[in-house]
Parts: sequence; C-alpha cells; structure tokens
Amino acid sequence: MTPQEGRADGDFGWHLGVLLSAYHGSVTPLLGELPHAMRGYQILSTVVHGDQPTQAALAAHLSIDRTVMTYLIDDLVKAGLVERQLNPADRRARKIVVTPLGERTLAELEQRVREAEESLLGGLDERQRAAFRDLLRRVACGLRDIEPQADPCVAAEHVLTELP
Amino acid sequence: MTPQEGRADGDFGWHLGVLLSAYHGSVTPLLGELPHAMRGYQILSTVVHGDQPTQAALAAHLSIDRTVMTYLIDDLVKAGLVERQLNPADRRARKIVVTPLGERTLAELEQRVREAEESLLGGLDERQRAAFRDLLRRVACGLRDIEPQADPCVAAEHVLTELP
DNA sequence: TCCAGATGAGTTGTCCCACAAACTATATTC
DNA sequence: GAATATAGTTTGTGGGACAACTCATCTGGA
Repeated sequence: MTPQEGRADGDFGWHLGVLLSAYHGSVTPLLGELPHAMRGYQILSTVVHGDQPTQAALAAHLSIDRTVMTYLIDDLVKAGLVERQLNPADRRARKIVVTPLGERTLAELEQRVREAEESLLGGLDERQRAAFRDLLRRVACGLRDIEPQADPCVAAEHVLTELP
Repeated sequence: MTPQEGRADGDFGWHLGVLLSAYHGSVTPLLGELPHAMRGYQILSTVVHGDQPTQAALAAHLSIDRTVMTYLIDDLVKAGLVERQLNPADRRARKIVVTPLGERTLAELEQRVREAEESLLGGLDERQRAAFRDLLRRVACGLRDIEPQADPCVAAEHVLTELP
C-alpha cells in the first residue's frame, strides 16, 4: 500500500490544473465582448467589491504585472466600464472606479459566472461544494495573510471541526 | 443576509488564481534545470505514473496543445529524461517512456514538490488538508469523467458523508 | 483492393502577452 | 532641498500559444 499511498495525492498539481483549465474554458465564453476576458472580469470584480486604493494595489491583489495592468485598465476604460480617478492626496495614484455601465455589466456577468462555477463543481453534492469553497477560501486567504473573514457560509466549517 | 450571501463565494475565481499562482511560485524554483519547469514536471510525472499510450493522449491529459507538446518532449529528450518509443502496432504513434535518469530525477523532485504543497496548505489543519485534497481530486476527476479511483486517503470522505 | 477520410506527429509562421528597462511625476525622508 | 522611493506609463523584445499546412500511417467502406 505504500506505493499507492505515496502516489495518492501526487496529482495535486494536475488536479489544480484541470480545475483551472476547466474554469477558464467554461467562464471565458460567457464574457463575450468584455476586454481581456477573465482578466477583465477579475479586475472589474475587484474594482467593485475589493476597494483597492491604487492601480498598483489592484495589480498586486490579482498578481498582475503593473506594466500589464496599464493596458488592461486602458481597454476597460475605452469600453466605458471603469474610470481612473485622480487622488488629490497623492497625485501619483489613480484609483480605479466602476462606472454605472460597468456595474450593470458586472452584475449580469457575475450571475452567469456563478452558474458556471456551480456546474464545474457538479461532481460534488451541496455540502461538499460548500466545504470545498470554504477550504479553498481559507487556503487562498492564508496564502495572502488575509483573515478569512467570518462568512455566512460556515456549514463546511462545522463539518470539518466538530468531529470525534 | 442575501447580499452578503450572494457575494460570499464570489471570489472563487480569485481564490483559485491565488492558489495556482502560489503553487507555481513555490514549485518552480524547486525544479532547477528541469526543462520547461512545471510543464516538464507534469509531463515527467504523467509519463511515469500515468501510462498514456501516445504523445497525443499525454497532451490531452495535460491540456497542452499537441504542437507545443512536440518541443516540450524534444527538450525532455535532449535532457535525457524521457524517450520516444516507436509503437510497432501503430507506426504513427510514439509512446513517451521515462529513462532511468528521468526516474531518479522525478523521484527527487516529487519529494520536494510534495513538501512545497504541504506548506501551501499550511493554513489548514491535517484533516482539512486531507479533505481539501480529496474534494479537489473529485472535482478534477469529475471534470474529466474519470472515476475518482478508490483511494487510501478516505479520511475526508468520512468527514463529509457521515453526518446527520 | 483501393480510395477517402481520420489520426499521430512535426514544421512553419504569426500574433499576443509577459517581463525588463527606462522614463516622468510626485511623495517622503533625512 | 538633495536623495531615495513609489505610482504609473511607454517601449522593446523574447517566448509561448495557436492556426495552417505537411507527412506518414491507419481504418472503414464501396
């Protein structure tokens, strides 16, 4: 059993790759004309929900190179989805803010993306899905030294902590 | 609570991105001179453990374009880690097989990668880690229509299925 | 049997993207 | 107020992804 055991979790990287590639493949077509597809979506989503003070912070949050971020934002601006807001307190900085069009667009897209995500996790039952999302969130937050903020979706937590 | 709830799992894509980017960042430096770093590692690992009959099957398994696979394999061959084995039964096909050097190399690297993975999941306790790996495996296997083969590591399964 | 289409693999060419380096403008520190 | 650091942009370049094409071989039917 030792050889199996050694191999049992050896595909972690592959599992991750499969999931990400499926995520990409299933979300991208939903985004239509959105500039830069998934990147654009993540930026838009972070701008709306994330409240990053500067373009650099936004880039760091998404692990996007800051020189790349420039033209990603450029294209979102051209599409009328976000704006660069000058900061009077630090005139180097630009805060990226959403436009009404951007807000409406994101709301629409989030719905579709959410459905696609659910269908990706179709191999799990509802409780398992919640647990997976929760664990993934913890891992990601841990990696970024973010407190995994208390969350309404704590079913998974109970599942995993209240055991003999 | 509805607005929170709607947002609660909305960062799924971001969580995934964070994890993958951390995985990449922490594994890549461990691979040293291995050609094509993570791609090379995944290929080598699949060649050894996966038993794919052809180069095309290997490519499909890893979601790598087959024209790209050609030069990835080329470089692994140059490094003496794998070989293209002609198949007498189908002379178009080439089966990629590992060399002794490749086998030793992979064994060494797998150890390091495994440690890096564990440290990535450092935010979780042992049971949570097992559960996460297990759920991820199910999701990935589900996405590929593979039976998530009965696995020695079933602790997570118990945690998630035997509940009131 | 032989042709048509399918499949495995490799080659070539092109385009896009990531990354480095350099530059401007502003802020901070000593 | 000079030196250094930071926000953002521009430009140039190399590499990788993908499409289109070629070649060899296999397979299934007329």
